[in-house]
Amino acid sequence: METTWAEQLRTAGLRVTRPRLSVLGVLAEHPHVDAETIATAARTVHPSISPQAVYGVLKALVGSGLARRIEPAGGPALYELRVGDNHHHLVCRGCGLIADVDCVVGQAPCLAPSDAAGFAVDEAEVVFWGLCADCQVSRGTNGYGTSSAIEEGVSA
Amino acid sequence: METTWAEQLRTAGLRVTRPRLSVLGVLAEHPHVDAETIATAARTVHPSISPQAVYGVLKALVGSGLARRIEPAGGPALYELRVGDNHHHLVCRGCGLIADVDCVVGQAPCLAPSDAAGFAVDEAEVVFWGLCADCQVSRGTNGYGTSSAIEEGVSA
DNA sequence: CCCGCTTCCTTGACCAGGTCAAGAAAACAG
DNA sequence: CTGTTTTCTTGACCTGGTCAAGGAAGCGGG
Repeated sequence: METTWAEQLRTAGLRVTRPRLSVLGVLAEHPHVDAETIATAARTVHPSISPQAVYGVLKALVGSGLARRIEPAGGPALYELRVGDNHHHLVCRGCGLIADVDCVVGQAPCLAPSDAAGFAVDEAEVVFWGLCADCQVSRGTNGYGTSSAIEEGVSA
Repeated sequence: METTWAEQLRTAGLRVTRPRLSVLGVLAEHPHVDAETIATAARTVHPSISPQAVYGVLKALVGSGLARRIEPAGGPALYELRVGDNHHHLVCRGCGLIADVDCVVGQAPCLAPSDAAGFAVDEAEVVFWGLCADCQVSRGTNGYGTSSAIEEGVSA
């Protein structure tokens, strides 16, 4: 896994830099994180990295297809390395936990609207809202969005 | 149509005020608008309305179920009066135009994830991304998100 | 191994969308 | 009409994020 990040960057036409490797490392460990959490985590490996560098790196990664950006309503944007498989997300209303869900159909758009109203649809973005197992148990005790709660992703 | 807004507000336990009626009027004319556009449009009817009043009114309307808030990635939140039918949205990547799409299944959640990972899912939010008819023709000439382009909704 | 060009990171200003709090004004019950 | 409660106005403030200028680092050629 670690053998290829540098190569992937180069293949994408990007230079291999410490900030980029740090961010990729964080993303590999934490499936769905926001920019600020990435910055904090990356700083354990590369203390001098600036928040703006993280934004820049993420933009470069998303732009070159190495990462994907998702923006759940009511929260900051999250980033993930899993790209190209058109998967969807489960979001917990209680704690903000995000889990991946495989798409039933493998290709985008995985769904077709009943009436496209003249649109040429290229992607169907699906977000399932609900409560994760933990929040179903401890209902009401959990605040929203302490980013530490978002760190663990449940792979579908 | 206009006969019932006051009643709907009262039924919801809200007082009937000029700002609220103005905002409802704007929402009835423009199916999917952001808060700022609502404020501007409402000002033609109620010139002294403040932006914060609009936020307050919208929050009250959403909280009482009279309006729905949608937050397409990369743009401000939009509001609509069509509630309770679990419909979805088509968003144009070119001009930001939004159109409603009826849900194939009438009830929420209209979709079930293939593997819910322990989540209790109560809603499936679907956003179809693509290009509207106009933007398919004039590709590349259109900027993104001049809010005047968002005013007209295409009912599915 | 070093040089130079290009890309990238750092620093800092700035912006949009939105929330919070205090006091004034308006709605409604009596 | 009056009092109480809700709501609106005004203004400060916050988060998440972008933009721009200059210095530093990557990397290809010698």
